[in-house]
Amino acid sequence: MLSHKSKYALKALLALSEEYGNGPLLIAEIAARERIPKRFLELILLELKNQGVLRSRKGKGGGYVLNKPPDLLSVGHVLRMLEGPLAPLPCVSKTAYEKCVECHDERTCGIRLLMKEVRDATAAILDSTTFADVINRSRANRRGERALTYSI
Amino acid sequence: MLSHKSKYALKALLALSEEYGNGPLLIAEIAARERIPKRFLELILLELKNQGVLRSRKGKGGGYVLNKPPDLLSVGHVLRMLEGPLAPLPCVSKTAYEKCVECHDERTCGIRLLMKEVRDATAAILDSTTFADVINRSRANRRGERALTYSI
DNA sequence: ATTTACTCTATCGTTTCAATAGACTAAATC
DNA sequence: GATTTAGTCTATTGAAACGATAGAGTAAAT
Repeated sequence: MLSHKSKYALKALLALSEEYGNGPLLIAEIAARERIPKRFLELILLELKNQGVLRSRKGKGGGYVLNKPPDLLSVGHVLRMLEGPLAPLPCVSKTAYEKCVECHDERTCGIRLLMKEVRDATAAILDSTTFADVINRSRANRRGERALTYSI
Repeated sequence: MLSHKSKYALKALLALSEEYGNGPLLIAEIAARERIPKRFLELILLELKNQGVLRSRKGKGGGYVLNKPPDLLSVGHVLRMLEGPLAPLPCVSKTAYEKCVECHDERTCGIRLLMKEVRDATAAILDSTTFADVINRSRANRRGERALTYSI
């Protein structure tokens, strides 16, 4: 399960992606739009800024902006930043590999082979999906729903 | 990431699956074989017993036994028991659905659509894999390794 | 100078994690 | 039926993470 923090982060980044090119967004604006506790969101955006995902400007006309276009920012990248490795076990992580101290033989450990499958499936989805993709799929879905509604 | 508890549980169940049909296994025996802290393993096996996955017998010749054959016990079933839903967000869980309080429109939420994909991929793997499968794949892998070694 | 808005540090109550400990109880065996 | 073997149950513990909340501070426009 994702933490609330990560979920909020994804929603905030999605809002910032939708607004990309239209100048900065206020924390307060994002908090209101996505119904996220404002003070908590501040911390989250600050962390994303320190990690290089966001840029900010203080004072009037300030706010937060994506540091690069939404089609160059993958969900997997952000989640690894906030939650750590996508892998269910450290011994199958590509980005944060660690040996299981109790394991006799990693190469033939059945649990490991299975968890590697899970990791690969998860990473395939999350690393190939950018925030631009998320927006597009959401829009496609909205259109689909409307079409469905009209067709009744 | 799985907790140590879950990892230990899977390894213990794997040991019990390998021994299925050969009478009960002692906690101490499993702990030694899989290098799991014995006292911690007691708690884990007790929980698995209370959940109906294991059966135990006290006294001499006692120990733990799987409650049903390893080809009828899926990894997904066990993990849900110990870790809760496989889904990254409660709003995409099939077994423990919950609405996100802050969400405006669940049907078009892009984050949700993406996480549903992840959930489905994960569940497809873990629900279709039994402990018998894990053993078989591990054995196949061992044979493969040996063959590879010989072929050099 | 003043307002606006982000920045940083600290704190807090709760829960989970990963064990550890000890007393207890059931079941074989001798 | 005493004794050993081995699982059962409750409690505790220390550390860390979770999910905020609070307040003082600082940079940048107007």
